Amino acid sequence: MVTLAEVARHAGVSASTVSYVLSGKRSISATTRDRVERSIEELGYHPNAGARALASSRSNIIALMMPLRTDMYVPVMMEIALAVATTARTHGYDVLLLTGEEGPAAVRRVAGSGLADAMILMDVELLDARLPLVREAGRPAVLIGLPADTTGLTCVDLDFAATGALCAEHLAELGHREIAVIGEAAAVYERHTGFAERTVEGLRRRARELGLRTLHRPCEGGYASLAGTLARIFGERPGTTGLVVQNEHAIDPLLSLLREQGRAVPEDVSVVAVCPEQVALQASVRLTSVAIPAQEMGRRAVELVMEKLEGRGRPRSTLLPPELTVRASSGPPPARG
Amino acid sequence: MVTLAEVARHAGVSASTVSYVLSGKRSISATTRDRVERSIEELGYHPNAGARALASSRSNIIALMMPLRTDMYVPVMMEIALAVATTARTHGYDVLLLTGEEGPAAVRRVAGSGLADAMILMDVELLDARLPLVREAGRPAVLIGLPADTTGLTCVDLDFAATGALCAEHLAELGHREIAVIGEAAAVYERHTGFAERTVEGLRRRARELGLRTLHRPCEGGYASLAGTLARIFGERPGTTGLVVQNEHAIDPLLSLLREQGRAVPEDVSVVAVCPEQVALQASVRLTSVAIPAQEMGRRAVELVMEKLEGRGRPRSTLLPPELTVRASSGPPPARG
DNA sequence: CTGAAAGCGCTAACAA
DNA sequence: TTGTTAGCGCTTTCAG
Repeated sequence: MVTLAEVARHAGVSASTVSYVLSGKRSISATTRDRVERSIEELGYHPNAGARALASSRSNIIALMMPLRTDMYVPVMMEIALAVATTARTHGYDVLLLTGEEGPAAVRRVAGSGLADAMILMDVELLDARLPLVREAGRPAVLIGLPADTTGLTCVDLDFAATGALCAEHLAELGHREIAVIGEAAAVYERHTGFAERTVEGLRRRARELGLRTLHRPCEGGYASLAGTLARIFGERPGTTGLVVQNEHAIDPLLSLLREQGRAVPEDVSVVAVCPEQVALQASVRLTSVAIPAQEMGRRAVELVMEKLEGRGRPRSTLLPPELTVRASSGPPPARG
Repeated sequence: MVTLAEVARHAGVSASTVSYVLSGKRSISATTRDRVERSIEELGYHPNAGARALASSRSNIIALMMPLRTDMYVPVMMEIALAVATTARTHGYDVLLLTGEEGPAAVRRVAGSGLADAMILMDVELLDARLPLVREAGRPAVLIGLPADTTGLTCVDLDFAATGALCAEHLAELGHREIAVIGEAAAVYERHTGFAERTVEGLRRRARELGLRTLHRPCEGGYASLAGTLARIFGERPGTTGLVVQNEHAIDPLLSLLREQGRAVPEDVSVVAVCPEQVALQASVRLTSVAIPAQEMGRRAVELVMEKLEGRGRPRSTLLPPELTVRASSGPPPARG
């Protein structure tokens, strides 16, 4: 294994010079730099990560804690994770993948050992068991999701309350008066994951202001479950003309079932989805939707982590503004009677 | 920050004793061990990862290289990754997440710096650009997927040739004579990802033996694309009564379109899918399918890595045997005429 | 602009 | 069963 000392000898300079060439932390004459770089190249030198971490007390690693949930939509999680990983690389950091398996203790282990310089937590719940540990970990952390108490924390999330409101507004403007929300699985609400509840609250509040009647039904996703949900919705509120879906597993079944029931979209029922763009575009009807900006969230989280690692940046929450794109699934309600 | 030396002082023993209590690499009297463990507890000691890595030249980290492809089915990738992470933890290892972004050079960087002790590569292509680097990296590696030349390499994969054969057999036994394969996106074949081609080859070979006619059509997934694919299949081979789908994005559209076209499943057309169990179960018809054992693949990969890290275990490929589960989507073909 | 040298915290011989 | 100690390879003062 090639060491820095060997590079130094080969280039006829001191170890510190090689180190500084690598880090750029002090000015080096062009000739020296050239010589060192050539030696590095020739010898195929790679700085040892462990030695670096020990000497500098920085590992250049960010821990990413993912949940192990089965009820979250996987592609979004994945897109966030990949965005985190690639963005981190552009800042010279690698990403350590932690699953929820280990529980909150993982926070302590990774922070305490200095394995990671900072951490990003995904799928944060309103009262997340990891938060106390994060606060006392003494390492920069960024949450993806919004807990109940954000004091001292930095969070990134889509503004789901505004998202719900936006959906209500869009349907109201089109002239709808009765709308229903097909939500996430019941477990998601019970766990108080925040985003799902915020969407519904935002939608309800705005709907009230606009004089819309609303109904909210959680849904497991899949055909069987959705058939039941749909039946109950139209059973309780036959006048429903607008549906807001926040559940990726419900979208395909929803469109299929509506078609089978002879309800045309958007002539008889308008559908607005809260989902990733790709899902909205690949459905059998191009869906009017509010996009979930997964990549943006991952990217932002890393950038906030970097700010903290560099000493700039204090706790603050970033709520990304929702954007609604009108496509083929929404339109005016059918004429009354 | 609490160091091993402080623990030693606090417990009234030497540093090496603390180290050995931690590693269990030599016998310690019960009393000493107790004292040390109590000190560790009281002081809240966590061994420093960098120092450990430097002194032992082992980071206890496994690198996991994921692709950035958009045409692979994400939940499978994710399931593998999570299985890798949790299994690694049970062996005391953490997982570093590398995306394809950095290209093959990531292999060199991670191996050369000693950041990871071993690596697992996902989505390996027949002629994968990372393989030369893996071979010369001098670190244990396990591939998920099967390249063209496996000499000196350890691979894990579902036996896709046998999978294809199994699908052909099932349909043949039911009495079908003309079957079609709805495959992955064309790009997947062009890239020579192996698994997709192997399935079709295995299916074709067995079909020939059984006297079945076959047709294979790649498909992008989504409604529009699938409608075209389906039209071409039934246009060229009106007698087709069995469909094998190896494309998760095609499943929902396929079932919807068949229904709309008045082709009943399985009365008019049998459908056999190659997909994760969950997908087979959540479709509008419970699908006869060969499962993609994502978790098992992740778990196996880690176990093979561990064997190598412990010195046991030479290069060898593990092909997991496919299992076909008969559900509601396959049955005898309609009576002729 | 460059060098010398003191650690960083831990592991693993080597001794006892 | 336990202690002593020499590094592991790099960063970063402190000197020059």
